[in-house]
This record gives sequence, structure tokens and C-alpha cells, in this order.
Amino acid sequence: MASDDPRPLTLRDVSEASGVSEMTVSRVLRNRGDVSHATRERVLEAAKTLGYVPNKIAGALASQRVNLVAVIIPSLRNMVFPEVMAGISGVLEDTELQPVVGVTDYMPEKEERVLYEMLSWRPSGVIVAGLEHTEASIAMLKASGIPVVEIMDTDGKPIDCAVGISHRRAGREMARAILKQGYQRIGFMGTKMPLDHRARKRFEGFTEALAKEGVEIVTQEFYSGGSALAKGREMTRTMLEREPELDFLYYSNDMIAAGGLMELLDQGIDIPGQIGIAGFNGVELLDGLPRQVATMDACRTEIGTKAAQVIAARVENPDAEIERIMELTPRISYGDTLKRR
Amino acid sequence: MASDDPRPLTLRDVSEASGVSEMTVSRVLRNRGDVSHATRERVLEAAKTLGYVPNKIAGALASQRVNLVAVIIPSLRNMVFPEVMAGISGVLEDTELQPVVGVTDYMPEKEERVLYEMLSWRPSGVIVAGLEHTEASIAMLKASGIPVVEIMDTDGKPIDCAVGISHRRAGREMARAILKQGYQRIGFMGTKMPLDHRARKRFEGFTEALAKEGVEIVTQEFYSGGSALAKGREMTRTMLEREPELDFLYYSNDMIAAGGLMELLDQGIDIPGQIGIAGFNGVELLDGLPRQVATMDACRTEIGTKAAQVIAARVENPDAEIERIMELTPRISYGDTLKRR
DNA sequence: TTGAAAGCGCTAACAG
DNA sequence: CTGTTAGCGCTTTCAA
Repeated sequence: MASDDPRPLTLRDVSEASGVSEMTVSRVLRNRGDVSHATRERVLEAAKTLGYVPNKIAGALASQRVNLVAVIIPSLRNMVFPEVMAGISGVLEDTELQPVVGVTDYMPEKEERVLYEMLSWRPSGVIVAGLEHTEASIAMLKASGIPVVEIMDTDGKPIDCAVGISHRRAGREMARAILKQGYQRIGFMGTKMPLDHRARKRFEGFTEALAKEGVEIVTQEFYSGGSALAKGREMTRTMLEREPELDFLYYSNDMIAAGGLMELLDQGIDIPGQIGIAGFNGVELLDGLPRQVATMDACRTEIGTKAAQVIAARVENPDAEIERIMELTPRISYGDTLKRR
Repeated sequence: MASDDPRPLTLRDVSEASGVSEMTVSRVLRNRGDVSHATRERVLEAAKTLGYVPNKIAGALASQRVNLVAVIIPSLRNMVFPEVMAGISGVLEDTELQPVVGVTDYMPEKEERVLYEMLSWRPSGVIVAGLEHTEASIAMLKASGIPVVEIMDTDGKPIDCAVGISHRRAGREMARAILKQGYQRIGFMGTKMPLDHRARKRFEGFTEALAKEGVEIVTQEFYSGGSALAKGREMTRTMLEREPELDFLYYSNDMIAAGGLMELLDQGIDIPGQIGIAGFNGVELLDGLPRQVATMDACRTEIGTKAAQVIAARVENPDAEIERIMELTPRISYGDTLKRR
């Protein structure tokens, strides 16, 4: 609370205070059409002293334009998504568009609800993580008639268009890199994946590429919830007790890989001589660790940037041709934990 | 893109498809007022098959109610804020209200812009980080006539009400705890603080409490940007080269403290015997480190929860009495790096 | 360069 | 229980 006047200011108030028609006030406030310098100043003055804040609800209804872009992601706690957001915001800041975030917690039904909620504000575009959605979600997106960019993943069929990396390929490439260094007895650790399709696809690609060389994962371990660092530690300990012969540990994300690194160092294990490790994501956060953990860049910021550019371009020119799948190329960073000397 | 029909569906379409008046359709879709079971079913059926998504823009304009809560925070990359968000979302999910996030990047002018932008959607309430705002921002918030909760900090005068902790007191308490363990030659590391008022207040409280015991910080170091872990490491190294006699390092956040820990361990320094360390925030993330770093809980989730509850309560009952300042109590966690045995 | 009229799609308020 | 009427605050369109 604050002001005693319960009624927010309207264009009419500014109109009356400045002695200029509502229409002209509207023009001034939106920088549209020609308005004489004098009138312009008078309006601006009045708006400022009154403290007028335009009502976008009314504006949007009248103009049938809403400069919002719905961005729907699984979580904000996973460092990946704030970085994607940063990419998106960076681009949209130079346009009229504004991102609005919705979080799904990796739950398809929640995604559906959030989507419904956001679409009911009639945004100019949608950026949504992943290619897997409920039927209803897909139907809504199709019916919305606005540009839809599915991000992060390109292994599948986009509703409209997609910007991301192939996680299957990422898994395969990591597998090849590991084998190439001569590692053979490989363990895998990751999240419980029923709903994290990208982690699942990486895993599939990984095992597939191993299989091609006649190698099978020796053992695996999954977690959910808790501190990723601590979980990485625990799982690593458990796994090594069970399978002391392991010579490589592949982690589905960098945080658990960091935990694993801690555990291995504690145990005095030679990295990468006795055991090599690798994670996924390329999070900058890990830079200060005792070893630079091998990882693979997920192109997070770039995905955000590209997705936002696509939306902005389509809003500008709805009839432009569209590229259905934009696949970026993640790079392996070998760090100090994958290269056997 | 998707559908060929450029015109989104309206209530009228559902009305026609179901043979029920727009008004009744509206009632069904909002679960308001009594509608016979039969009509209800017919409407729902029609809405579903058509794939109707209500237009909240129009709804909000007509009803003069917007179930949005603007949440304005400095950054999403600082783990603290996603956790606050989680607290907020948790509470708002049980209400009609929905959080909408705006990010300021710690810049007052950007905060002003974001605020203006968000207020123009006429939200039902505002949750904004910090007590320091531009004059214009304060004026806007006061004039908005909606509940405003300033979060994270209670050292100052809230516009409407505040939920947070006293960072000054937090700094003081950490100083006392450190002195009590017999540490005397203390170094400080943190972000460059011109715009991070909470870090600044902690620092002030810290030095103040030291001063009261006749102790002064031996040396200090500030950083900005980059990987916090790596920066913590670097600064620690630099600082120890400069002042080898230090016996305690106080870091303004847990990530740089973790980096410092890495460096100290690397150097084979006895923690907490030779040098003790402490950070701030209580981020769960650190659980798997080789030592549990001493820290102080910033009550992040709780702040989010409480702030959302306040907004929800005020939206329910605008005339309820308000508690201006809700100060939570952070607890020191000693971990393994502050207790001298 | 300015103004007047007519809605945007929905809901409050009131009748029936 | 259902329908009718009259806007919400702004912008589009057209006229002056």
C-alpha cells in the first residue's frame, strides 16, 4: 500500500492535466505519429508529474499486440537454464520483446498448465525446453498461431522449429573420446532419468557408441534430489566399492562429476592415470577445482541467443522462411581428467 | 506458426459451438456462480474440442484484477535467488497468484525500467530485492497502491514492508564467532560492492564488531565477474603471499570460500588450525566439499515463503494490519573450518 | 498535427 | 440457473 487514492491513473488523467486529447497523449507516450514539439513537452511533463504508468493490459487488448515471449524451462536451480535465459534476455533487450519465465519442474502436466497459463496472455512467441510434450501441450502450441522454438535438444521432431544440440550425438562423442584414450571399464552416474529426456538421450548415445566397439558399461548409479556435489561423492564411493576395477567414470552433469573428483582425490586415486572422469555441461563454476574436469559444452548461451533471434525475426516478419532444426555443435573439453598421458 | 486460422478463438466461438451465452460460458470456465451440470458439461466439451484458451488480457481489463506478482531480483545466476523464487512459487502455487520475474543485474536504473515495465501490467503485488532503490522507483511503488514487499534485507526503511535478515548483524555475529575462536589476523574477500548493498552491510557489520574488540582486518581483496570458485582461489593465493601471517579468511559468499578452501588444501595448510575460513549463504551445493565450510544461512527459501504469504494475505484482505519489518534469524553453521579444537 | 468514434474480449451487475 | 447491458483503458481508423 501507499497512496490513498485507490484508482490508478489513466490516460484521461494525463489528458486532463495537459489539456491534450487522450489520443494525442497516447501518441506521445508511444512515440507514434507526428506530434508537435510543444504538445509533446506538455504531455510528457504532465505524465511525469502525475507519475502515470501506462496500462499495458488495456493497450494490449486494443492493439492486439503483446510484446511478451513465454520461456518455459524445467528449473531455475540447474545452472544451465539461467544461462540460457541470459542469452535470451541479451537478445530481447534490443527489441520490444520481453521474456516471461515459466518453470515446469520437469513435469509434463505442469508444463501443460504453465503453457496454458502463459498462452492465455497471448504472447508473441514461445520458447520451450525440450521436444517432448503432452498431446494437449502440442495441440495448444500448434493452435496458438505464434512462433514456437523448442530449445536444448534436436533429437526429434519440432512442433515449429528447434535450436539445440543432439544429446545422442554428444553421448556418442564422449564415448568415442573415452575409448580412444584406452579406457575400457566404464561406470556411469546420473540423475534418475524418466523425465530428463536429454540426459536419457546422452546416455543412450553413450552406450550405443560403446556397444559399437564391443564395450558395455560395467555399472551405473542414479540419484535424485540433494546436493549434487555430495551425491556425486556418495555414488562414486559406492560404485568403487562395488567395482574396484573401473577405469573411467562418466557423469551426466558437471556438479556430480565435481563431487566424484573430490572423492577420487580423497582416496588418493591417480587421475586420469588410474581413473579418468568426465561430466557434461561445461559449467564455468568448475574452473577453480583441483583438476579441470573433462566435459562437453552444452552451448547454453548460444542456444538462448539463437532462439531469441528466431523469435524476434519471426515477430518482425511472420512470413519469413523457417529453418526447422538448428543444431549447434558442442565441443569436448578434455581438461586434466580425460587425457591419458 | 501452426494453425492456418490467424484469429485466436474467443468466448463467442465457444458460446456458438455450445449454444450457451457468452456469459454462462465465462462462468463455467472460471468456476464462478451456479451453472447446471448439463450446461457446464456442454460448455467444457465445446471449449475442449475447439481448443479454446481464454484471453487473460481481456479478462483482466474487464475485471480489474491481474493475478500476477512481480518479483524483481538482481540476478538468476546467483544461486540465492532461484531459491528465493522456489519459496515464492511454493506459496503462490496454492493461490490464484502467479510470480513473474524481472532481473536487474544489480543496476538501479535497470531496476527502475523493469519495475515500470512490470507495473504497467498492473500486478497484484510486488516483491523486490533490497531496500535501496532510485527515487523514481520508490515513487512508482508508492503510487502503485499495491502491496510491496522488499526482501533479503532489513537494515533500512521499507517502502511498505520488508522480509529478510539483517546483514549488518550477520556480519557482526560472524566476527564475534571468529574472535571467540581466538583468530586475530583476519583477511576479507568479496565482490566489489558498490551496488551489492547486502554484501556491503555484512562487511560493515563485520568490521564494526571487530573494531569493538580492537581488531582490524589485516587485508582485503575484491573481485567481479568470472568463475567465483576460481576467483576465490586466486584471491586467496594473492592474499597469502602478501600476508602469510593471516589466521582467518572471511569470504563474502560460499562459492569464493569454496575456492579458497581448494587453495588452502592445495597448499597443505591446516584448516582450521593454522587458518580458519568462513563464507556466507549456506548453499547446499557445498555439501560434498572436502571440508564443510563455515557459513551462515541467509534464510533464502524462508524469505521467499514469507514474502509470498504476505502478498497473498494482503491481496485477500487489503485492510489487514501490516507488520513493517519481518526479520529472520540466520544461524551460523560452524562446519569444519571455524571451530578450533 | 489533432480529435472523435468504435471497438479489442471479457466480466460486473443486474434482470429474469 | 441464465441472459442482457455496459463498460474496463487503451489504440485503430478515419475525419477534420
